[in-house]
Amino acid sequence: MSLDRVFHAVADPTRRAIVERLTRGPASVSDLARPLPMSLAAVVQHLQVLEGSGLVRSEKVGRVRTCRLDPAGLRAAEDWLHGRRTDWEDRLDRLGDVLADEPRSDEGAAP
Amino acid sequence: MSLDRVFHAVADPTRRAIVERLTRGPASVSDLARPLPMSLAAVVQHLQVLEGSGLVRSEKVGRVRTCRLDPAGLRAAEDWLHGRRTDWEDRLDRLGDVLADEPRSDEGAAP
DNA sequence: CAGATTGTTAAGCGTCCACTTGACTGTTGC
DNA sequence: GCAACAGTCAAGTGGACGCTTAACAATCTG
Repeated sequence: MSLDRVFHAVADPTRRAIVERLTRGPASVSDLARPLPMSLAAVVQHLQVLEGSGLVRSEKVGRVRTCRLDPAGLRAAEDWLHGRRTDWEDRLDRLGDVLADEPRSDEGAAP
Repeated sequence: MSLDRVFHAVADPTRRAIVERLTRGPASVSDLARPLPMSLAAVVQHLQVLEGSGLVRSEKVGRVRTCRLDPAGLRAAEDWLHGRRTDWEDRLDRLGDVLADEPRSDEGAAP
């Protein structure tokens, strides 16, 4: 479950469309391919990327493979982004506090 | 500010390292390059990708370019992932409710 | 069984990507 | 002025990516 693979998987608009489709419930490979402007083989390749990233699981029964979302990968990526963003915003807040306490630079630290 | 660009930017470990470094405060191009095992020119190219994605802003004063994080891009990507994940989890919850209300399949919808 | 459906696999093709080297521009400090 | 510094730009390279076609395997249906 590497962030490399998850972010790379989700960087492609076709793969994001597949993820969005799977949000509304499991689907077969053909179901996923039907609205997409490319060959079935191409969709299978996208699914391999998604499955390799851990975002999607699938099982084959008979001749149809059913794909469904696995939220763990989404959560890991989400957490990384959230952490970076909040770290940065918290830092800006603290910086704001310091500037508010000491508005003029020609004044000593302990007035 | 396209998700394509943001996710692609953050799919590379070098660029994620740069983002993490910028979390702790602004830095010059050379500062960012120092710990990285590649040429300055390569780092500049990574910064162009990050800047093109909206994750990083920079300004040049004198001969030094100072880079800082822009949380808006992080937030957009985070929101997309969060939306997909919660949509899916909410769906599973509702499915669980239905199964709990109607445990046996040979029973009518309105007992 | 014959034929249609569902998917898998491999090869090929053009493009994009990460990185390098080298030449070059503008800035700062002695 | 000149040397060191900070960064930029352009061209080239090897590999990964997205997609196609074509041949194939397995399963279901009449």
